[in-house]
Amino acid sequence: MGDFNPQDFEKKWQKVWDEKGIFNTPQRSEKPKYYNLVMFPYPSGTLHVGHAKNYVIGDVIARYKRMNGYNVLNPFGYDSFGLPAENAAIKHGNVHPEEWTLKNIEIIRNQIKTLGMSYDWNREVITCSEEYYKWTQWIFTKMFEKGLAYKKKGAVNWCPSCNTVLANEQVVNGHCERCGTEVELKQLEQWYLKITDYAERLLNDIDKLEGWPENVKTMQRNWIGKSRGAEVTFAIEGSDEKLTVFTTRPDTLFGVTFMALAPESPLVESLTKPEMKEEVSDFLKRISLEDRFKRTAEGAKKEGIFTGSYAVNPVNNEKIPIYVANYILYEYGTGAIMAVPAHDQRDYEFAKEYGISIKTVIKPADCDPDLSEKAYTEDGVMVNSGKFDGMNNRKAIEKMFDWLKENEIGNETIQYKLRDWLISRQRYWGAPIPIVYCDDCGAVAVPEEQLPVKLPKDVKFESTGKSPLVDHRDFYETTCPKCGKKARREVDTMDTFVDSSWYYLRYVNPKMSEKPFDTDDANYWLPVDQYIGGVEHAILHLLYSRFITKVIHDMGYINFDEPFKNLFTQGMIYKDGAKMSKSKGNVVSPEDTIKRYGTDSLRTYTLFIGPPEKDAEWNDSGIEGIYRFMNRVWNMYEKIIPVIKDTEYNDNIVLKTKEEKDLRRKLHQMIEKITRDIEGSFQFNTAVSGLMELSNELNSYLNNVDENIWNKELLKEIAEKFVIMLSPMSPHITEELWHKMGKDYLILDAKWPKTDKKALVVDELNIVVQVNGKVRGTVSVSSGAAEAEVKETAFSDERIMKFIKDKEIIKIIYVPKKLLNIVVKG
RNA sequence: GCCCGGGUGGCGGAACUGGUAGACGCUACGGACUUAAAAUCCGUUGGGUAGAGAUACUCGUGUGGGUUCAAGUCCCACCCCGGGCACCA
Repeated sequence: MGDFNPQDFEKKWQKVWDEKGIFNTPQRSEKPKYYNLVMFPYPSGTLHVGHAKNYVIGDVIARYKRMNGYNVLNPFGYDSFGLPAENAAIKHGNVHPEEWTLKNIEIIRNQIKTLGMSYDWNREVITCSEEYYKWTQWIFTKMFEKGLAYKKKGAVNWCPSCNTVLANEQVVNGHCERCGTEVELKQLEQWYLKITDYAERLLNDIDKLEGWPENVKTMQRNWIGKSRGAEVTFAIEGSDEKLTVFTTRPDTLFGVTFMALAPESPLVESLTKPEMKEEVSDFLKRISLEDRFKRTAEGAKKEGIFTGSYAVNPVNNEKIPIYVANYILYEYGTGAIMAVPAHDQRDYEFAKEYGISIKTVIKPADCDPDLSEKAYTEDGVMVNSGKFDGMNNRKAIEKMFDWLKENEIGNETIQYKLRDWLISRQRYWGAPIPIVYCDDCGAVAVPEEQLPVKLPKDVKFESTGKSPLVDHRDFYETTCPKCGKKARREVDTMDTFVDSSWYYLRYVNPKMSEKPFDTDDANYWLPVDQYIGGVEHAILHLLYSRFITKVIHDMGYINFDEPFKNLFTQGMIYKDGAKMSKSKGNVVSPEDTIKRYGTDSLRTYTLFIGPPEKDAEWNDSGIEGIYRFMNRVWNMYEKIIPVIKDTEYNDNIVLKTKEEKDLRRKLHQMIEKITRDIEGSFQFNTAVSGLMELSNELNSYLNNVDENIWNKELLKEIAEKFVIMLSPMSPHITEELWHKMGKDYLILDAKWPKTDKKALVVDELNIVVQVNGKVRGTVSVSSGAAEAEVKETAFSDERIMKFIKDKEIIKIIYVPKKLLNIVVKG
């Protein structure tokens, strides 16, 4: 058979799989469908072994499901619009983003192919291709028709380094999610998708996502941020204007001692009294120079200024001063609050700073609240609150909703933290927003027959980062699709998260030219049975995809409204304690690794490195260990194959010796374990160790039992089932060994083995014997032994008797087939 | 501050519903093979005490308490690490 040399056969089998088109999935099949999906990459250069982890996990599942009789759809593609391509064009002068991107795709495709992935390459999807972004634009126009895409002016996040606006989700602690630059606020007119219309459903349907990790679901719930509360309207003294606030704590209404407006609120202008104009405008000026993220961060100093106006508290007609305060968010609620310093820490700090009175309306059951240092935010009993006095405050909240309504003071409402999704990007390398501005007709969507709105190729990139579309006459000069008059095209492109929010649908009909996908086909294949990717997309991509799926569902194109049934988020691979990156120089390349150890070792080590959902440190001697394992397997088969070639076996193999029984039991224990590890919990690390255990046992059988009395049937059974179980992880070596055993079909078409329960039966059991809970020995009894027999055996064992004699036996606990605990005294 | 994870040998990590802690792999050490080395193979590898030795005893899963015949696993309090949210009224 020769030495183990993965280079001798890995390429060979990849070619065979490719030529046979074995991974090309039929649209329909007798078999049940299984849609297995890995998050597609942004083609920014070359992949490292950290990226590979995602694909390896996905491939194990795909191959495993296939061997279990499923028609598996396992596609791959590229999220290929985006800034790096454009930045490369700016940096390197003449490279067009498309050229740069396609070149990278080429590199990555080849890398992926050397990893032996079982993708259906006929379904490859490239989001920057005209065939794809035509349909991204189409989705936009459909949403525009429904009023789900709209343009509005407002404060937006601007990244000065990326030279574009960002969605809320793309701002992390006031910094650009991509490049880390501090984000600025700008007033701009931009396109939005109305994700807030779906807030309630996006929240509720999280409960349907049983196959999603809890942490991701929690993150999404927090991000949507639903609060139930009341809108309460306050009259303004000496004015017809009203001031409406949102509160989740209507029980504290009697404790309001001031009102506060966000500095951006237009009410500031109208409510400021002439004598306060100068001071207020000085304050606003100062605030506007401050960084908004710092200003509104928790722990920032509370600052504000009195407007001179007073509101009237509708519950008790008290006169309440109105302030402008830096801690009020204009975007949330009504941009104004009622402040209850006694029971809200933020209001408390503000009141202390400006000497505003603090009025207790909730107190602990048996004493007064201590308000000397902080607000009392616990529950308690209502006081100073008219007819609500004496009531538990939680109860009072419920009563208050009704009372406000009856007296026409306010209403129960719901607020969300989620904001609409800003999708305009002032960049070139994205799908153009398919809108034309006409002086007469306004913003008009480009009709389907004129899609795609193509990106012009003859563009020059400026070092300022300004989009070349802005000055590209041939692009922006157009005619109105409605009236035919001269009109101007929108020059902004879409956020690339729009591209990736529907790609899983395109895989179903990747080449269809008349529609984005076929409804029947989509309903057949989706939702995705297993989605695999990084946690970093917990909110962004996964929330957007859920939203777009619901929109497309509501339009009647699909019959499901959640895209991903099961989600698995894998951990990252680190090297030298840091994420792999070119700049840190700690990248482990798959090519070098494959050259040295082969693809199978790379794949299997990636799985063996630790629990797949956790981050792990790449260790060169770890992969050495896997390589040694591969070698041992190879050498074992070299011994076995000539012996078993002409042997047949079935489940009734005659086992003559204890060694044979033990060995077959080990095999079936491992079938049970490995199946459970893969199917139930994605514990590939323990699945691999199970295979190692099995190979160790087999090896010692081969070494310790004379070759003349080897049980050939048993060896054949193990030889076959072992490679089948190893094949999802190490498809090449197993394919090679499979054929060396004389098989005339691919191992991928083999059936996953089933546990033979009778192989698991043991004749002799080792029962642990404890005295007072401490292990003092084990006794061996026949598997059918009753409690009495176990006791008898234990008591006749002198090592155990040593601890019992001369002592009073209090009780004996017997756990069948496992353990005997003798409790003694004295 | 709040919400999730998680703390187990020299290291990565095992341990099903409480029932022999440390599977599997790495490292290190010892041995075999070799002129030598690499590779390979065999053995040892949580700490302590006793013993020449097989072995015996004892302590051990972040810390302190508790429940239980029995706790890495359950309960209470605390410490540390990772992640998410964070003035959302």
